[in-house]
Parts: sequence; C-alpha cells; structure tokens
Amino acid sequence: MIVRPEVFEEDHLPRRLLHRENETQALLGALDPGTTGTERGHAMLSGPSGVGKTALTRYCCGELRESRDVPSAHVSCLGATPGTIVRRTLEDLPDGPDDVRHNVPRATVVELLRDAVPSSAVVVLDEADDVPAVAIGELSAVRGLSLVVICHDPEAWLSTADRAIRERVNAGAHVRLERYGVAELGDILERRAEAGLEPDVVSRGQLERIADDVAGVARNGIQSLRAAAELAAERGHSKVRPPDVADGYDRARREIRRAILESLPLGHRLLHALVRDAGEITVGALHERYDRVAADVFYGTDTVPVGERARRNKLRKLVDYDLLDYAGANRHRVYWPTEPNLTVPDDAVQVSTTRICGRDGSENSTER
DNA sequence: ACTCCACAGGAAGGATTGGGCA
DNA sequence: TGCCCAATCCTTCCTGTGGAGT
Repeated sequence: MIVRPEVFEEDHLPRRLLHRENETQALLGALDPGTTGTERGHAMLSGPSGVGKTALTRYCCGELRESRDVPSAHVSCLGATPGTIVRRTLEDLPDGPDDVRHNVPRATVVELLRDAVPSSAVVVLDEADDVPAVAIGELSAVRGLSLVVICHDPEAWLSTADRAIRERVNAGAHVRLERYGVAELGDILERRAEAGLEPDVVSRGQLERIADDVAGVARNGIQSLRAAAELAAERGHSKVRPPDVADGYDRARREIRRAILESLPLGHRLLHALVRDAGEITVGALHERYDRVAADVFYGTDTVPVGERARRNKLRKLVDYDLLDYAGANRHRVYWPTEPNLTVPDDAVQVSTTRICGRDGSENSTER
C-alpha cells in the first residue's frame, strides 16, 4: 500500500509548501540579501509543535540557495551549549569543515566561521527556547550572517536579548505559524497520499477526518496517515478503512515517542523504564528503585549510576520529550509514563528492572 | 504559628575526555 | 610525555517551596 515510504519521513520536503505562501514570502523577504549581497535582519519563527516551522525554514533556505547562492546552516539547539551552537553552525555551512573538535577555543571557531561565511549566509537555530539570546551574540556579530530563531515563546526569548540582537530582529521579521485548518491540512495529506501511497486507497473524507482529529498539526497528521496505511496493509485491506484510521493515531504517537526514547542514553531509558513499570511512582520510590537496579543495569556498559541531582535533570528531559508526565509539588510529586507500554528493543533495562522491581510496581512498598 | 521534611532547581566547581602542541 | 584547553557531565551546596505534623 505504501509505495514511497520516504514521503512520510520527517525530513521529506515537498516541492511547494501548501498554505504557507504568506509566511514564505515574509521569511524570504527578511532574509533575501538582494542584489547587493549584504545581510538583512534576523527572523523569529514561532508557533506550536508540528506545524511546519522547520520545513518552512528548510524550504526558504533552499530558495535562497537556488536564487541568490546564499548558503545556510541548520542547527538544533536542544540541549546545546553556546559553544556547541557556534561549532555546529561552522560544521553545517558548505564552506566549513565537516568536523570541528570540541576543544578548539570558541574564539577560534568564530574566526573560522567568519572565513566560512561569504557575503551573506543564513543560520537556522531550531528549538532555541533554552538558549538565552545573549549566548548567540557571537553568531549575530558575524558579518553577513542572518539568523532564523525558531522558538515557542518569542517574547520570552527576546527578553534575554541585548539591544543589538533586538534591533536586528526588528529589522527582519517575526513570522508566526498557526495550526492548519481542516481543509488546508486535508490538501497537504492528499498530496502526500498521491506521492506515497497506491492510487485511490484513501478518500478525501478520511484525510479531512485525520486533519480534524490531529487538530491541524501537520506532523501528527502525516504520521497518522502513514500508520493508517500500514495497518490497512497488515490487515489485508485493499483500501484504508475507518478502523485503520482510528487505530492509526495511537500507532503514530507511539512511534514518535519510541523514536525519541531509542535516541536517549541508557541512564534516561532506565529512569523511563522504572516509571513505566511502576505505572505511577513518587520521587522517593523512584530513587530507591534506581539505587537497587542501577549497578545491575549498567554492568558491562560505559554508563555509571548518577546521583539524585543528576537524575532530576534526566527526569526533566524525559518530561520535555513528552515521555513522562508528573503532577504535584515537592514530596507529593508523582511521575507516570505518557505511553504506558512504551518499550524499545533494549539491552539490560527491561530484564533488570522487571526482575528486580516487578512489572507492575506491586512490591512498591519502600517509599520514603 | 511554627518547624520539619522532601523535593526542585540554580550556582559553583571538580573529574573526565580527547585533540593540539612543545 | 606532559601540559593546555574547552566541553560535558557530574556532585555538592544552597535556597525556595509547600504540605504535614506538632
């Protein structure tokens, strides 16, 4: 049923971005150096997750590369330090080195960056919320470099910026992406279905139903369409049926989370497994279980058990990634998994936590 | 009203890692 | 070989918070 799986991949970029014409023009207008070749302002790009912020920047960067020969870099700022961001920028530019050692002084990296930037270039800083604006001052000061800052709360981000950066943003553009309407996302899904599925296996009505159910979030809609098609094929259906669509949402959401969990280090996966196996767990009980299984789980790996303070940071990251959720303050805080049965084809985590703690948290009697 | 307790999270500094260099 | 440098991840220490207990 799926003839071109790559059409449903996260990084698939269509030839034309549907229903983002105004936003595309605004961003291109802010970043296009024109015939003079000098830089313009910086751009802010905001909006909810999954509405195409990254796709829009990639599309515009492609346009600028084609029409003006402007190179670009795309840097994910999630968990990155200011030094990492400068280094990744240099590595991602076409004229930059492929690999910059992490012990190269930052001032040297900035110098190399100046050499790698021709008359103008664009750097996209994705997921920049946790990176204070002052931290990217070095990037902002590189002549010819325009920044596109993607964040969820542009006002909060700008409040951490110095005057020079704010002036550059004011000279550029602030583009806010809203969720798609049902018909708009229906159009987008229709294009994907035409490109990636066998002909006429899914109806326009089904696509609009998906668009409505995912509340206009393109990423979820595209993944739900793929999941529905996979389920239809597995069930031997010649066309996508309503139950395939209905069951596709859960599969799509689970697959997105599973991919994130798989990408995390063993220490994070252990904490997730402990919370998942307990179903719901207090912080004190979680620490107690961690202490009990950590040596066993980490044996023979290059990971070592960490203290409670470091675990709190990992837990916060798991919440940020929507793998765990919590409620309550202080000693009353409890964690639970957002996906009760989410597992990865894993290592020692499953075996050890299940063997030592039990699968359902039933012997969870040693709370503090 | 007060103290205690368990926890979150910021700040500071230490240990480690790994490439460069004399 | 030993030192330097920068990044990363960690621990320790600390303050703040808010419910529980007295």
